[in-house]
Amino acid sequence: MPANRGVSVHPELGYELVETARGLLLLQETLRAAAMQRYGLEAQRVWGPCRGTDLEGLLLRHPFLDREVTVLVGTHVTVDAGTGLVHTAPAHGVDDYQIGRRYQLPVDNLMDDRGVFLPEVPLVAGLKVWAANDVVIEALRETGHLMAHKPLEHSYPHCWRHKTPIIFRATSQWFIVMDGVERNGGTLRAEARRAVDATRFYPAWGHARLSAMIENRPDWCVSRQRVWGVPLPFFVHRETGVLHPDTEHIAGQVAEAVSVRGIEAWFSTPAEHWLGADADHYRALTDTLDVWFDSGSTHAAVLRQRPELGFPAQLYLEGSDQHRGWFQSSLLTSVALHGHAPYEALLTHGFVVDGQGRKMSKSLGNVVVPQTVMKELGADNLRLWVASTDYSGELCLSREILDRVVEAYRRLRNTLRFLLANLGDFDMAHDGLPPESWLTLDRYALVLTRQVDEVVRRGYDSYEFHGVTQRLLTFCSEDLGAFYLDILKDRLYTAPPGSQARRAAQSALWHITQALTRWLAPVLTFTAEEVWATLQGKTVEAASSVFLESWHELPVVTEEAVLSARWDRWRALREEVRRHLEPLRTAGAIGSSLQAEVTLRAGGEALEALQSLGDDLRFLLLTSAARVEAWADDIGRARSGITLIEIPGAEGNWRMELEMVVSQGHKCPRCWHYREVVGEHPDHPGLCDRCTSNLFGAGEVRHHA
RNA sequence: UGGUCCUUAGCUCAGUGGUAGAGCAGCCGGUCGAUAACCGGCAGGUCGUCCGUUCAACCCGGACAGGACCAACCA
Repeated sequence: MPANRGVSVHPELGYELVETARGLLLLQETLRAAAMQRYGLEAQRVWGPCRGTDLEGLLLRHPFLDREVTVLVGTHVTVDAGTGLVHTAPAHGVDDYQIGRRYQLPVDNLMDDRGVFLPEVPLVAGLKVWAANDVVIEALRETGHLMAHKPLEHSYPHCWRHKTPIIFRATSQWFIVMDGVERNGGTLRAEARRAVDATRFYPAWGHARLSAMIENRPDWCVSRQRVWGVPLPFFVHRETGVLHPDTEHIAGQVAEAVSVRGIEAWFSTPAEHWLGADADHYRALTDTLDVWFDSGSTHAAVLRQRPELGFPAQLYLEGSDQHRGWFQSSLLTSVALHGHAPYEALLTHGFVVDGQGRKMSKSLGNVVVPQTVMKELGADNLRLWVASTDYSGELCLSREILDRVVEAYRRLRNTLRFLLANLGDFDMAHDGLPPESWLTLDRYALVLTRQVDEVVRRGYDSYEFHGVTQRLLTFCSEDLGAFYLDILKDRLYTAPPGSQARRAAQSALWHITQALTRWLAPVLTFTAEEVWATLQGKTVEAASSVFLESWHELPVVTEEAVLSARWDRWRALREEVRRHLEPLRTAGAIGSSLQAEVTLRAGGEALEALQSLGDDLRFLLLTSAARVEAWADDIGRARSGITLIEIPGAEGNWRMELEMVVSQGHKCPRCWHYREVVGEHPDHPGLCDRCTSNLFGAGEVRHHA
């Protein structure tokens, strides 16, 4: 009230003059009833309504000061509560300040920094603002202006730290102009706009967000009334408040001194040193610089100072809240200095929230601490969680989510373990074979690996790590575990150790291991280092690091398209056959698929292709026998025990008949296939024909699987 | 209140204007030479809600709800 300079009404709302026992009251029409009830008065007569604009400029007497104030018109007036007539003190609050400017009202700063009214203020001089409240109310009561008095609780800005209500005061500030000054063919805002357009954003919507902020931001207020921080080395004239004419030069000198002697160079140097004879007429500002200016200057203080760093930076990375903060202050300072952004690209991430998408807070009890996760599950799992998450939005974190992450880790780790185990007797330099000497399945595995390689590289290049981990997981589960490695076990465990069939498999596995370990290294760093050391037959301490490597360059397979198309088909065939094996298993007829024998009947292209596989077909299907026959004339007619299957592929579906029977052979203890035992070797009567050959003869020959 | 964005199976994520996909989890089974593993099968979603555009929408437009971040307001 001591700072009151006006009363605001809404231009479009209706106002009424109400006759009461206490005289005439001006009230907003929709609020009249509530107000009268609050005052305990009856409306004896009502005039109006008139519009708010009609009241503009009316002079009102201040309730206890010898002052006339004006009725103002502003759209910030609402009818939520009160009378529709708003007390306005331009020194206290944004709305009041702005409307005060429009009407050129004086801004009365009647309160000092401690919240105490200045000595010259009538009625409340020397009182703290809270104590003054009672005095003001009492004064209103005494002069007969108090209509009602009721304590009211409503949300009001509070100090985030002390939780005490904040008093708004109008204060002089320093601004960096966004639109007023042109140079290089544009204002700071225009240049900033161009710099935003020249920046790459991850994710792309960051562009819209930063653009909008540049568009909407007001002039940059860079002064803060704080005792710590970087000082604004400004001197203002004691009478006029005008900046010293030599400010730019002085600021340069101060900066120079501070860079040599530290911040004390400013605080401990008397004004005479900077201003000479002018010192008596000027006072030094005590304001500090906006802290965003500090952090926004890292491109000057760090990037441009350290020889190992470049400017502009390839990437600035921060939480999405920094569009308003660091990203923007860095942009504006750099644009002002150099005309371009201090970064080539911006990457932002969201914030960690719980499983339900709620922000973590102590009161909700849903906080998951990274340190705890590290301690319990290890850094690799924590990183894997981050890398599995689409961090462009919120990052959900909960017990269940971590459980899933650990499952994924186990899968990746186990795959590596299998690969390492099967490379134990393999030395690429001595035992390695070129892809031309591999079986077609091995070459196909290489093709699959190359496909993953492409996805992984692209994913890392664009910082989309969750795509990478997702793909690597399916690679390990589907391509390797459920397909390639599943088939490969027979060859790895039963072919002669140094045979071409086995060395070919190991050569492919070697390339896969090389690629996989490097793909995983950025995420599973410890695990990858262990794998890398194991591959060298050394301890992690003695071995060279995987982080000294680049991506593995996989060999190129000739006629990749043909090979790939053919094996896509075989893979589909395998899945189809295994699915149809399931009823036999459920019926208890077989356990392992090796207990089954399969006959496929087809014609034309399909028949030729199947025949080309030869005996390798049974290794593909993981059955003990797989026969191929040309279809008879009655093909396609339902017969018991025979299923018609369709195998999709690039050249269209292939139809074939599938017949499955339980093998009548005996299980070979070495290769587990069920065979008519040949027993050529007297010492090993139980061994099957090919095991005997592999052990004592020329060894089996394989071309495809 | 304004700005930017998110919402697809229990979880993490794909996805295309035209019958919804994967991995993991779940259930059932197999195997026992990746075993604090491995393999197979099955089940599971009115693609946040509502309204439009369209012959046809998870995919386009609008509104709403919930959530995240930023900025503001609270007489």
